Amino acid sequence: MNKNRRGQSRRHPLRLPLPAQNSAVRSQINGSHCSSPPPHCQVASCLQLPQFAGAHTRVTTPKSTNPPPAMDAATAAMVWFRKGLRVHDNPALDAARRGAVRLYPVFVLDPRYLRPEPAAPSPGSARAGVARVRFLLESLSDLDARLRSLGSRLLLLRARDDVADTVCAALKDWNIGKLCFESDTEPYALARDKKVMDFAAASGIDVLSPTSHTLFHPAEIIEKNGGRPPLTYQSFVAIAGHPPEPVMEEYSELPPVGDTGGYELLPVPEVEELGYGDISQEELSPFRGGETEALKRMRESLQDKEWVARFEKPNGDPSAFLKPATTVLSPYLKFGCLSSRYFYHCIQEIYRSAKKHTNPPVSLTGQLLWRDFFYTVSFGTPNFDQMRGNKICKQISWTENEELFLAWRDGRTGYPWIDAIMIQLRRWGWMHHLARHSVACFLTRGDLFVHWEKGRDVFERLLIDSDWSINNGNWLWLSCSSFFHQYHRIYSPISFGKKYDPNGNYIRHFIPVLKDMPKEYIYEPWTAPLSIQKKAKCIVGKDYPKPVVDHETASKECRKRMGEAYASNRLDEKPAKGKSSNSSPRKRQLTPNSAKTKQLKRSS
DNA sequence: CGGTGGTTGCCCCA
DNA sequence: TGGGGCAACCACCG
Repeated sequence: MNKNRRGQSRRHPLRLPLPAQNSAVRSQINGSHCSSPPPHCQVASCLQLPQFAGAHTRVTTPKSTNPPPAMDAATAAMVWFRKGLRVHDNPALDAARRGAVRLYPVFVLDPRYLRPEPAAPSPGSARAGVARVRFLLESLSDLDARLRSLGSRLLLLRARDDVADTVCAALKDWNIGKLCFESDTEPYALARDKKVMDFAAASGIDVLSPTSHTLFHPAEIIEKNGGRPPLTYQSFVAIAGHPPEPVMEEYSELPPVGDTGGYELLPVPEVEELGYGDISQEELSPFRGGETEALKRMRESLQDKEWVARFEKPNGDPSAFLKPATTVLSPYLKFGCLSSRYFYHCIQEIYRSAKKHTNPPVSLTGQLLWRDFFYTVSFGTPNFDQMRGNKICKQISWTENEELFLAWRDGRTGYPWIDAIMIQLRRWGWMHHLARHSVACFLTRGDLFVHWEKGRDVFERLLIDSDWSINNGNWLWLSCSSFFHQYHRIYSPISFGKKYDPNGNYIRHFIPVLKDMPKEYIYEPWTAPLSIQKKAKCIVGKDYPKPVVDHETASKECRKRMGEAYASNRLDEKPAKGKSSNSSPRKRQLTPNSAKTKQLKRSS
């Protein structure tokens, strides 16, 4: 498999056509590289907001006034890959190779991310299921092949403990003068990158950290919105405007890799070598990682222009699994195998030639804007990934019930539609968006009333497209903790799937024990007469679990609890008028006692 | 303060 | 397949 991919890559160097009318813009961008990077490539200090001070340390450009590094250092550059595992539209790679006599393309394997966790509920590390680990390794292997076709290669290092330490050591040992890496706004990444940037600053190494994972830099949007992240999609879209053009330079070659001294350079391991035990499951994720696969998949998705122009996300079929109803490009966007800006502009190109097309929020471009929306809100919201201390999150007394949670996690709730989705998650690391909605609603406000953070953790580990901002954002959404508040709209674990897949083919595929259950009962097998259960070789309570809750009564109870929680949150936010009592944080904010207050929303 | 809109609910009816 | 009722939330806007 790898050999094939590598071979193909060498024979057919990547060609990525940009729309003709973009050529003027493209040459502008290219020209601008001679002096300084294009505007969106800079993490400009003017974009930094007070609350994010420290998020980015000083970033120097090639015009830096730092003491000149040694002659060889000035010409040695490192491009540090983390996400952004691609060659196309990669401003960090582009910046690193310019003027470099030697180029060190580095990826650091993180033992804390990859180390096998035997106690985990499914094969993989504590933080990533085996499906996503494999996707990552495939992406690295493909990236290596792409770089080799350009006369370079990927330098795969293994961190002993801390990734930042490993990068810093290599910077020093290889006498690097310029370091380039894609900006990453997740909290974990910000802390890691700060460490490296501090080291670089102290060592006189130029650092360039362009924005290219998302369409926009979250800080840019937040600044445009007066210092606060826009909390509705519509306001986000209105503020965002048009994303920058992708940087689509075509390389014939990259600068050669320099001497790596005594460093052990690893080949990209196969997932079987990482010690996750027996992973020869009956079925694994059908989605292969890598830029080559990403571009192929994108082209195939965009081939049907009519489909692109008419795409409406809410109308997709969550039970379609042989041919998913969406593009399944999310894992490629997550790892940066596909550039969101390139994808966006390819869609726009199709829109231009179409008579009519759908629009955000439901359109394909709308989906990319949702991605940026959640990146922006998560960047501007402290404690975004938890309920406590999160100002945009409703405070709800979720019940602690480990038994119910485990039944949900392991796909044995007794609701075949829910269980099939959770099994698809575990095996494939991917399921349709609306399927995610079904199970997220079921776990939280719909049936089990378990904390959304518990479900978030399961998704985060198992999804091949798991993405900190988007995953947390959607769990806030589905649990009616933020963004979305119509908690009486509950997905039925029976009728929702049935309307798309009345025969239950999706269930039969992922839960083989139910494959002979007549379609009249497959969504509620506990209602099947015992004779039917026997005939289908599936006795409910023995071969397949009884439902853990009764949806009718459970959802009613959930509605009631949500109503109470919302009322309680209203009280916290707007204390009774007469009371001069102490101050919720919100109330203090609204007290007109400082100039800052003017920037805040006023409720009067 | 009141009106309106919000990517993706369910059920029933025509 | 599309509309209304159900019961009714919040954020935003004027």
